[in-house]
Formats: sequence, structure tokens, C-alpha cells
Amino acid sequence: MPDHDSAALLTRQTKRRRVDIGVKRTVGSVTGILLDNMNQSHSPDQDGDCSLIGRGHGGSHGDGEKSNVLRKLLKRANSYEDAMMPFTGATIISQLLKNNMGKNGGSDSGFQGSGALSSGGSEIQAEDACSNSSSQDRDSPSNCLSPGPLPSPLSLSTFDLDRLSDEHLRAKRARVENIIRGMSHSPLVRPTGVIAGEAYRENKRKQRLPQQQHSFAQLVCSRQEQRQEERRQLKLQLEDMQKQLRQLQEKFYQIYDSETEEEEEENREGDGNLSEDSIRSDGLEERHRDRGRRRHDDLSELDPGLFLDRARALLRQQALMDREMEDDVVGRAVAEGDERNGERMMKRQGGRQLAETLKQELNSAVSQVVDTVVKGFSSPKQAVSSPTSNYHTSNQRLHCFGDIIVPSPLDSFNGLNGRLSGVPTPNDQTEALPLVVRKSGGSSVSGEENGPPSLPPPPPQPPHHPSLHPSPLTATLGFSPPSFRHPFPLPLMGYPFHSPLGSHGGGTGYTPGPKDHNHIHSSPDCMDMTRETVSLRTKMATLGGGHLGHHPNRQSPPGQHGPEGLSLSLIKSECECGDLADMADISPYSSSTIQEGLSPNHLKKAKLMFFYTRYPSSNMLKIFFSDVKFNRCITSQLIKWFSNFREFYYIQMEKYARQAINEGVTGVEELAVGRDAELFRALNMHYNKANDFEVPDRFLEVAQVTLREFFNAIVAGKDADPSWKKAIYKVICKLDSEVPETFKSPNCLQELLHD
DNA sequence: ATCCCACCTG
DNA sequence: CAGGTGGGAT
Repeated sequence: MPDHDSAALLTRQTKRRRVDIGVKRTVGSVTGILLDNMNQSHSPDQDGDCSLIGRGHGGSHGDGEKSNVLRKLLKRANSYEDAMMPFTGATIISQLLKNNMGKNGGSDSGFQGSGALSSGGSEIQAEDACSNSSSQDRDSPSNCLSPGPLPSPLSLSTFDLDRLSDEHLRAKRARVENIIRGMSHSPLVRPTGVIAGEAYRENKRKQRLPQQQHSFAQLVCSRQEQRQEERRQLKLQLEDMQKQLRQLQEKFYQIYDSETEEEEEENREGDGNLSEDSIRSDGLEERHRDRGRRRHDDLSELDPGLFLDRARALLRQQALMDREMEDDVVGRAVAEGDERNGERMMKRQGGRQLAETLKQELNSAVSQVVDTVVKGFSSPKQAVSSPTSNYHTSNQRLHCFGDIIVPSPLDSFNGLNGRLSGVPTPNDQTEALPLVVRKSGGSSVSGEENGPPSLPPPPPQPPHHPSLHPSPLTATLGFSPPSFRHPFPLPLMGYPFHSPLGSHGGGTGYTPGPKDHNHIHSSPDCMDMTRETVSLRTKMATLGGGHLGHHPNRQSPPGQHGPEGLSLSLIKSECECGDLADMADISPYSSSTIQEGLSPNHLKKAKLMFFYTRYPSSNMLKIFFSDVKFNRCITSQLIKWFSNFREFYYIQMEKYARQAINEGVTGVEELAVGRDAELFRALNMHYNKANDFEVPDRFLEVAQVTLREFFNAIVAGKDADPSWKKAIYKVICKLDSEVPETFKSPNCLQELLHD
């Protein structure tokens, strides 16, 4: 039997065949012409599976790209410590930052641009290799780091602020930092293996595997085991580090608590002038403390943000103390020889050192983040490889080896937003849908101390080395804290809108300080952004939780902050085929419910509509997507969507038809498509992934008809004809049914998915 | 010329 | 899913 099962050849064998059906369609759509045709073959036992096997189309390409970032951070942390204070908490926050990124999961964690942070040219290649490697083993973020000898676990339980200057502690600290240094200076996995691995994986997707790839494959396989072991060790190492950091964090809290207690005590007996700042930060602290302790139970959760918040509070307080009490209290304590005061003073000095350290570290972290984002976006040529660079063909990739891989600005953008919005898991997204990301579900700590968001958000400050510009953290506080947790709406800055990404959830929008109103505009690269906007526009439209839309925010009125409204503010560009609309209309607070672009929810809606109509007319689309401002772009995009839907649909049909034939099915009567059928499950997975929509029976019937059409055609050998599918298309296009009125509502998803 | 389509590719 | 392409239909 001639390769009936080689569904792989489905597309190739029909090279450039014209299978147009050229059917004239009407809005109402022809219904049920072939209904009898279907019903007559409705066998009683059709509820069972049609015993079609196989599924698994597409594949997820989640890529972890963070290890290079971690290394950067670690490296920087190390370089700081050389130039820093006696008590160098420098690496603490670096580690916490790292941790923060690390815990966001392996896939698509963004930060691709970080390769441009500080590295010289020679480093880039290694970085690239590293990120590639991690993308291959995305369950292990740290496989870039060599295992190295594992130092015995540190116990920081004796760590006490009262003995900050203790030799003992210094020794411990040194050991911690040795670990870090060891990690960051460890040799990398050899690039060849990594690249080869990438190439090999690429080629597995392709049917034609060039012979030369095999050697690469073997190379990879031989290293695979090695890396597995390395990864395991590194995981342990990282867990260890996390534990230690958690302990350190707790100690910090203790220290801070004891100090604030004393502070309060002193304020009570002394001048009693508790500043507004400390009151506020205390309140903040209280909340965070509770939260932190709750979180403590969760081993996987170490919240750097919490830690940083505390650090900030401490710094605020510290600055206050510096101003008000430096001479006064200390002087008094010394003069009076008051033991208690002296002790307090010592603690305070220790705290001050810590504060200084934190101050610098926070500064550097801010710079780093800003640096990363800016460079990642405005200088893509320097950026390291990104998940989307998987799109290189293997040959291209081989050519890339030894060169700097040049991702498009979109790649950086993609990664950044992936990082921002949470990490899609393979379960959530198994198709190639690179830019649809989940909205971050958790409510992050809100940056209360930030002013109201301003419009438009200005670009960030250029990076500055903290040791060169040890500007007081308090001065930049207004802008830096949110950047720690949501530093990535920055790429959106190029758009004259509010970043809606900053306004969701925790509402930690990028809030500029008074002085960061320059830069990026001066970057020539930014001028090129308009060129990217057309595609970016589409991509951005898919941001904002289309697949989280399984549980759409029903509170959000359309055109506001819901996923629907998200793209409203995101999308605005000169789609060359559309009109350049008035920018003022695009305010996220616009009362208009007409959107400029298609949102993830629109996509979802379109998919659901596909259950009713495979061949919607343009008019129909306009009617059913009435909340979208139509232009040629929108129209063709919608049409394209349905075209893609059909493509998938027919591919599945042919695949399962051939499969049935290979399984020995001889008559179409044996072919039934029930809700348990593999075929239906595959389709449902594609168009109704969350399974929160009840697929109409009618679709099952149509699917069955389609399957049988394919079956009959193949059995009859019609597939020898280059355009054999054409006849099938002609049949199927008549099977469209009316799309329920509900779909005409812009809010239909809320209603449709209610059950 | 324009629209829409299937097909291929990334 | 989007870009690009070629082709048929109007």
C-alpha cells in the first residue's frame, strides 16, 4: 500500500497544487445540503472511538534563556564585591534577582538582551551557546554552569547583626561568595555541542535529515549524559543557595525588626517624632512580613521583591537617621557612655553598612535591568540568541555558529514579555504560538510608594555603574522598585501609550522618577521601531492572556483593562494598508469599544466560530467582530486565521483517514467521529484548548463527513490527482452552519464560556 | 485589478 | 500563527 500513513508527506506531495475550490460564499452560508448524506451513514455504534490513533501536532518551543543572565548577574556581583564595602551584601541581591528570574520557570524567560550587558565580543559567543544549551534542557536552567566541587552547605543560622564584623561571619561570607564565583567562572558547555543539539532538534522536525546532521546528533547524545549529571548537581547547588539566601533573608528581617523596635522605643522615650516615612515603611513592612512568613512555607518561593522592599524601607529609614540623628544620637551615646545606646549605635552602624551595601546593590540592579532592557531592545545586534532564533534553519544555524546570532528586535521583545507575563508551560501552549503569553496570574506586591502612572512612560536611564555613580538609592527610589519586578514593559515605551502591562495585577506600572526623561529617544535604533510595528502590532495583539482567557476577567468592561482592552492600548501603528488613526483615540481609557487590532480573545472567538463555519465571508467576519475597526489588515488577518484553521483541520482529516485505512478500515460506515474520537480530540485541542466551550454536534457531523470524504477519496486512489482535495473542499464549504447570534456580541466569550 | 484561496515555510 | 507565493475567479 503506498504510504497511506505518511502524513508527513501530506503537504509535500502536493507541491504547489492548485486546489482552489472557488466557491462563492454567502453570509448566511449554505446549510445542510449534504445532511442526508451524513445521516444515512450514522451507524448505531458510532459513539465508540473510531480507533484512530496518533495525535500530537505541533510542539512547544519553550526556551529557557536565563542562564546567561544569571551568569551575568553573578559576574557583576563578583566584580562589585571587589570594590565594595566591608559588609558586602552585594551578592545577596544579585542572587535574589537571579532567583527571581530563575523561579519564573524554564520557558521563555526572556532577558535575551542581557547578553549585551557588559560582555566583550569574545564572550558573546559563549553566552549564546549557553542560552542555546539551556533552551535545549529547559527543565534545568543552570546547565550552563559547570558543576564544580560542591562546597559543604553553609549554615547562616548564627548570623547576627550584632557581630557583623565577626571574623567567623566573614569566613562564611567568603565561602558563599566562593560558591558564586565558582559558578560564574566555570567553563561553559562547549558551544559545538550546543549548537549541534539545536540543529539536531531542528532537523527532527524536518522530514529530510541531512546526513551531516547525524554526526552532530551523536555528539549531542554523548554529551547529553554528561550534562544530565551536571544539571543534577547544579540543581542541588542552586537549592542550597536558595536555602542560604532564605536564611539570610530571615536574618535580615530579624535584624530589621529588632532595629525598628528599638527605633520605636527610642522614639517613645525620646523626641517621639516618628517620621512619616518610617511609619509608612513600617506598615509596608508589616504586610510584607506576614506575606513573607506565609511564603516561607513554600520552599520554592523566595521572594526577592519582598526582600528588596524591606531593603528599601530600611534605606529610607537609614537616610532619615543619617539626617536627623547621626551626630546627635551617636554623640550622646558616646558621651554618656550609655551601654545600651552604644550597643544600639553599633547595630545602627552595622545596619548602615548593610544599608549602604543594599543601596549600591539596588542601584546596580536597577541599572542592570534598565541596561538589559534598553540594550536588548535598541541594539538587537548585540543580543544573544533567543527562543525565536529557533526559526533558523539548521543550515542557517550552522552558519551562525561562530558568528553572533542576530535576533530580530521582535525576539527580544518576545522574550521580555514572556518574562513579564509569566511563563507559558508546555501544557498551556503546545503549538507554535510564540507570542501568546499568559497574563501573570499572581498579584504582585504593589509599589505603593510610587506616584500615579504618567503618560507616556518615558524611557529608562542609561545604565551607570554603581561604584562610579553611587547615587543615593533614595533618589531613584521612585522609579526603581517596580522595575525590579516588572522591568519589562520598557519595550513598549516606543509606543505612545500607556503600558497596560504595567497596570495589570499589582499595578506596578513603570513610574518614572523626575529625572529619567531622556535617552532612548536619542537612540537611532529606536527610529526603526516603526518598521517593526506592523508585525509587532500583530504580535502585541496577542499579548495579554489569550490563553489565560480560559477564565476571562469578567469584571473588566470591554475596552478597558480586560484582555480585550489590552490590545487597545498596545496596538497602534501605521499598518500600511490601514489608516493612520488619531493617536488620541488609542488611550487605554478611551470610552470607545472599537479596537484597532485583534486580541487573543478575538482569536479564541474565531476558533470557536470555526466550529460553525469553516469558510466565513468577509462580511460575516465584520459582523461577528464588530468591536474591531476593520481595515484590510484586520480583514486579511481574520481570513488568514480561518485559512490556518482550515489547514489544520484538513491535515488532521487526511491524517486520520490514512490512518484508518492503514488500520484496515474498509468502509466509511466504520468511521464515526464521536467526542471520544482521537480526531475530535485533536481538533478540540486546537480550537478549544481549554475545553470550556461545548462543541456543537453539528461540527462532529461535519468532521465525520470530512473524514469520510478523505477516506473515500484516498481509497479510490484519487489522491493521485494533484488537486484531489479540491472536491472535498467543495463539499465541506457547503456544510457551514449559522453562527449563533451570541457570537456577534463583543463580550460573547464571557457568555459562551460561562459553563 | 482585486479578492480569496491553498500551499509552503519559519 | 504569520509571511510569502502562485493561481483561479470575478
